[in-house]
Amino acid sequence: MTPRRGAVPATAATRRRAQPEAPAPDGARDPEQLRALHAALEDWFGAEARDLPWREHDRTPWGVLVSEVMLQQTPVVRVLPVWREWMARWPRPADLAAEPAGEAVRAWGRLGYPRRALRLHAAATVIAAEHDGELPDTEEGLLALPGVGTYTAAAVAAFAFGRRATVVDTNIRRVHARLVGGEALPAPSLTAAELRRAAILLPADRERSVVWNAAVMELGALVCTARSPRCAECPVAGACAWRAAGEPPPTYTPRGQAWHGTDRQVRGAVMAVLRAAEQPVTRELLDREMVGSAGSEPSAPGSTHHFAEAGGPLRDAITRLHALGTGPDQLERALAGLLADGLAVEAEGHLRLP
DNA sequence: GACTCGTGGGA
DNA sequence: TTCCCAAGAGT
Repeated sequence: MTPRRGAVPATAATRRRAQPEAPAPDGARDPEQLRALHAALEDWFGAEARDLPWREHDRTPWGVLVSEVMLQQTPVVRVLPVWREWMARWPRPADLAAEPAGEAVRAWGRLGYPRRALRLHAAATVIAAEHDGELPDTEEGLLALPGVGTYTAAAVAAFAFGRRATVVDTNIRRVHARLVGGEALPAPSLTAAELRRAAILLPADRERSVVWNAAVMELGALVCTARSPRCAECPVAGACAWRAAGEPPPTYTPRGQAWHGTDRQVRGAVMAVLRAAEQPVTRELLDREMVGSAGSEPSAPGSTHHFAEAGGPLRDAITRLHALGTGPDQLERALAGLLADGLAVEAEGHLRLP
């Protein structure tokens, strides 16, 4: 292994190098250099970390799990109010498990990917029934819970139970890709090489590993962002392989997810109606009001049928679904998908949350 | 591996 | 306005 330059002052000799020596892409570095990275991010995190409620001293493992699931593909600012409502209403897993799954879906609000709410309810049920109401405190145990994958299991093990776990999320992947890999962005999907690299970079000390995981994630969220990173504010910019390489552009262009006209958009609109509805919604109303009538006015909820008492939110949700101009086949597919996923149940011609 | 699955805010 | 993308998981 070639000795690598640490955080030495820029002497004439080091300055004379044509190219700064790139760190090994697998993350292998001089132990001293690694310690310097750990210390730098530890200090930065201590000074700049956001005050998030699931990081408070009075946090519970359950609260950490709920936050991690809510944060899957959803920004912090949108999660905050919903997380607070959940914790106030369901402070323990058994509290949530005691209610119908539909209540979790309704309280999920507009966070998106409502299956997460369903799985959180399922996880709470398992925790209450099989774990005496306490979260498993190992990655393996957590991984067995519905909706908990490799990332969430590692994150809860680390942040709720103080375990040394290799946490790899989209932020950490990006920071590692730049800082160590010298690339603008990580690969489209998580690779085994990234996991090995993350394991190598993780501090051996348990307590420091927990801070490191949180710090790298926080750096990715606040400084080393996907678009226009704030390198001037970065505590480890001097050690960044991507900067040393002249900030080469991404080698691929991410494929955006289609949205307009997709089944997904229809599912979302139907779910918004079911969340807003106080009573089960007739399937007949969906068929009549929401299919193939773009450009026409939806029947005013309240004029001729059982939405006589429809309030603003329900009216808005119906209007939005109507505006999609969904065809019969697409509505059928969307409903079938929701029923198959358990996000909706149908009985006696009515649709409602589970 | 490739797909699917919501939502809203900022660039 | 359009596009990008945010603490992924399950099939």
